[in-house]
Amino acid sequence: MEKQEDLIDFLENKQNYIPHLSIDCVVFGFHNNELKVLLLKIKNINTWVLPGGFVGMSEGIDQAAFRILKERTGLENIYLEQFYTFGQENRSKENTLGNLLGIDQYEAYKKSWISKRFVSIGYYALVDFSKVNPTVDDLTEKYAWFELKQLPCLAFDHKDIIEKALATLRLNLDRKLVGFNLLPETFTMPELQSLYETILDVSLRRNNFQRKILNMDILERIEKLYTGAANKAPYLYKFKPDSQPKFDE
Amino acid sequence: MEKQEDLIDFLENKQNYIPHLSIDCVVFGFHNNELKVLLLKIKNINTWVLPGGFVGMSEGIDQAAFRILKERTGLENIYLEQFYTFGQENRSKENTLGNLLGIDQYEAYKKSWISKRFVSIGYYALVDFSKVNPTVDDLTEKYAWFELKQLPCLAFDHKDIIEKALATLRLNLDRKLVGFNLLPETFTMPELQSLYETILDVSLRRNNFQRKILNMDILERIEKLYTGAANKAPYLYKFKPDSQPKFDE
DNA sequence: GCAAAAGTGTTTACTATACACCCATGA
DNA sequence: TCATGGGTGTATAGTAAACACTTTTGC
Repeated sequence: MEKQEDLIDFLENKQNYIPHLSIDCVVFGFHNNELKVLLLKIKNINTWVLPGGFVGMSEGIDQAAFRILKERTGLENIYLEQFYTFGQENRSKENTLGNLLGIDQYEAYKKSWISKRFVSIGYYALVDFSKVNPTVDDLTEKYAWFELKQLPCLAFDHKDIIEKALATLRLNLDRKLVGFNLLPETFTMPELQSLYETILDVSLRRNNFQRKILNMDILERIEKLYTGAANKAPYLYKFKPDSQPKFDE
Repeated sequence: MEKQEDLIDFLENKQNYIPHLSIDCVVFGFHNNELKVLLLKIKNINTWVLPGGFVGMSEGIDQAAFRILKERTGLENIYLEQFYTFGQENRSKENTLGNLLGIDQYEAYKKSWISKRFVSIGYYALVDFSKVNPTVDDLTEKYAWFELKQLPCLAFDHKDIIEKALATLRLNLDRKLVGFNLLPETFTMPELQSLYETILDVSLRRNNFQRKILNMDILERIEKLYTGAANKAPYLYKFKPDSQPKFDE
């Protein structure tokens, strides 16, 4: 949304979105041994939201999620998975968008589809932190990464959504090997271990972790990575090109 | 829906449901060592559907799912869990309700909210087979239990929904101990084992299975069950009153 | 040579599986 | 007393955790 007319078109649902249905994306990134989530700040007020959007009338929900993520964060070709749908009756009653924007007394808003109750489909995305460069739009002012234990003031039930996304991520970490999507193409074993330790919030043994991962037979060892530190240089690894993990469902 | 006027009200969305959004329930039951799913037959045509419905404008989706299940099958107080939301653009294009009912050429239908594209939230229910006594409504003619490997002709993408529900059930069988919801209040160990074997489609060892389950420390052994068969009578078990399984999420 | 961090090997404990046996029941 | 199916105990294999040690790197 670039201009004011676009906002009016949006309020009148000219683009023809499915009413009462939204999509929210929990974008996880890993940086400085911390698991972070990408949030957007609403203009003028101290409230943050998940990057979200709506489903076009002739658009599949998965496609909508990909489009929304691209529009609102510039991200493309990333790991994205639906994890839960949030539909409590009062989930957006307290903090409607109009309330947050201070426009809920205007007739145009009150009549608009956007002021109504919404059911939201949750997706979580795993991205290589170093490749992210989000953009902002008319409603939002800036973006930022937040550590999961230090979330800011969030709108609607977005805190619940983040927590459910994290629970799903934990469950899928081993089962679907999704964790690798949070790392660059090549990475060291200590990096991977730190990722696991952060997500699962446990500490693991170096040797046992390495054996476990290598026994999966999905990694290829490349050259060493010389960091300049006064210690042994760790090996770099990358995914074996032919080894797409096989899911039994 | 009892009368014709109700059908018209329904087509005009007088009850004010959220448009484009539906709920489908996959009801699992266990009988004769077979895992079965409850389906409803549409009047006059050889097509079956999952018990489903819509979400009231001021109703949470979980409440809606419970209400729908009660309305369409008479079932109450049962285990019900959301597992996935289905929103492919063409999921109900081929076999719209109007098409199936042969009313899609009527203006009243074409203008109706019901003829449009729908996103459907999937729930699965686990019921004690012996306690089920579904009722039918205006649109449906009868109900029946189907073995999962012998499903009839299904409308929309309901076959996909059933398969995804089964995959979720398998994942949750051990993790959330949901399987017990498919059995009566008291049951024998061979019965429970048969349930596991059927759902997971594997064969397990009697002794090891018994040890595994009893080690969970969630069952209480009651008296023996004399069946009249020429063999040792199995013990009956029931859930320990205080032992609600603890989920780590 | 030393500290720091990575890598490797070995032992131990635990758990899941396989095997063998015993018990109750009704014909 | 025999066949049938249920219950229990024990050995074995396989895996995960713990412990100990070696290697590499820059100062």
